[in-house]
Amino acid sequence: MIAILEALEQASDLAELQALSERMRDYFGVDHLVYHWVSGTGEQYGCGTYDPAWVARYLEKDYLRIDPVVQSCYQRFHPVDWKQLNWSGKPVRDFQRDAMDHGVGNQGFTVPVRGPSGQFAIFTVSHSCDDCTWHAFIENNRRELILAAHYFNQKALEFEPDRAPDAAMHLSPREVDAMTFLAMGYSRAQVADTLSISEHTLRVYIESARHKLGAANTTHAVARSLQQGLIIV
Amino acid sequence: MIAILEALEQASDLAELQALSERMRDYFGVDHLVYHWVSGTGEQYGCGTYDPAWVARYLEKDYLRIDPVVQSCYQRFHPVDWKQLNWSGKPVRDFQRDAMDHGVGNQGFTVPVRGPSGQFAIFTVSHSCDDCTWHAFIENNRRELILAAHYFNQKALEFEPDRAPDAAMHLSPREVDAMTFLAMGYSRAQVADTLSISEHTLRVYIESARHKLGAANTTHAVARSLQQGLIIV
DNA sequence: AGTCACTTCCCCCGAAATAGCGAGGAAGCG
DNA sequence: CGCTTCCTCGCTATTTCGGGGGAAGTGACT
Repeated sequence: MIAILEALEQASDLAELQALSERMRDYFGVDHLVYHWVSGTGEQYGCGTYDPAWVARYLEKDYLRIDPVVQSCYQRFHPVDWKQLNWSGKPVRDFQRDAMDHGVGNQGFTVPVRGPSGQFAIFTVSHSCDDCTWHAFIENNRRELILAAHYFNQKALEFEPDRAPDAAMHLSPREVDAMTFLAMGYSRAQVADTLSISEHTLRVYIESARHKLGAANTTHAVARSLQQGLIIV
Repeated sequence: MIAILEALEQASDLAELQALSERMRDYFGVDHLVYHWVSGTGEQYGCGTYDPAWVARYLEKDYLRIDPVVQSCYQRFHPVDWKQLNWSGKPVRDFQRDAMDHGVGNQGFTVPVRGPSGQFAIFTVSHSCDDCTWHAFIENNRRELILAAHYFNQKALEFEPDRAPDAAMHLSPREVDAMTFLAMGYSRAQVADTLSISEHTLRVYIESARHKLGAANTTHAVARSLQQGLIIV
């Protein structure tokens, strides 16, 4: 396992990630192993051993917004065993049947991982077996699966194009103040009052932040500030 | 190490976390080990082996917004060795001197961890030794430190009061659509157009979402939707 | 069979935010 | 000592948003 993690640290392109995902699948002895991530700007990438037809269908149908695994992982920190999830609801059952038909497997374990700037990824192993066997497998491999998720994400972030230049993004202290209070629900007048400056001045900061962030309006600017981790509310 | 991680999984209060942080410090053989987290709503908590006077001073001075370790970790995924950071700038040097005076140590290694709803935590080990010794220590213990950070955060999230009941929060599909497009910078008119509904209808969704989220205005509602992971932009 | 949540549409009007100009002073960096 | 960035304040017009009323159809769950 350590050898695989060290190989992951050395990987230099997506093809290597793909190869390592297959190698890791064999190491764990499961049907599938998938690492899938969404950048802060919405692009999706992934590598793993799912049927390419299933991956295409997943993207095409925008299953990301239905998949209970994703929905659940997006709101929790703990890794999740698929059996714990709520699979009720018509669209969800349709999705589940579709997944089964594409050989995803009846058991699964997914680790959510979060990076800066709203980056979010999931690392999944799935398999076909009975509940008891699966439970034992998870208990024995939980720590290694968490580490694997971490190392996959670490490498994936290096591959994202607009990650390094993004570091240049910077808001001035006053701009941060403005965005922070706006994110807390203050009106412009309230923010200006809180910061003890005129509302006109405040507007300059908001405008300035908007331009820096390439945002269309204040709401957008606040949303981007949050997503990019520029403000700590 | 595994014994400590398993004890972490069983911990039931902050005092146990504190005890385990001391036990883990002894395991690693470092001067200090600290886990510090900021909830999505801005409260700060922590446990670890720093001098309480330093912790108090850190909070009082709002060093969170100056500390280059925090600032850097907030924008990256990789753990960071303090030596890699940029310690220039007057406020930063003042902070650094202040930290030294409180016995923090000249070497440090910090792992950032992110949870849902904008939760953010750092796990730090610090020590006083030469660069070479420290580098070797980090190389040997990197994986265990990452796992430790993960397990600390896993437990910390359980202690947060409004974390579990929050799962009840739910936006309707249309409300999610509205919040999503607003977060993308669309104006009300554009969102209404995109969803092919009248702007009046859209307003009903925004109002509805605002009330559910307890938000003061649209910007606040979008900010909360993002923080709580209710929308995936 | 009734309640409840969701979706869709309409009216009005005052308050708030946005967009386009402008300028001067303080602080930090090379 | 300039240069840049940041902070501060001003004006006006237009657009957007917020809050207050309504009403009606669908589906789900009880």
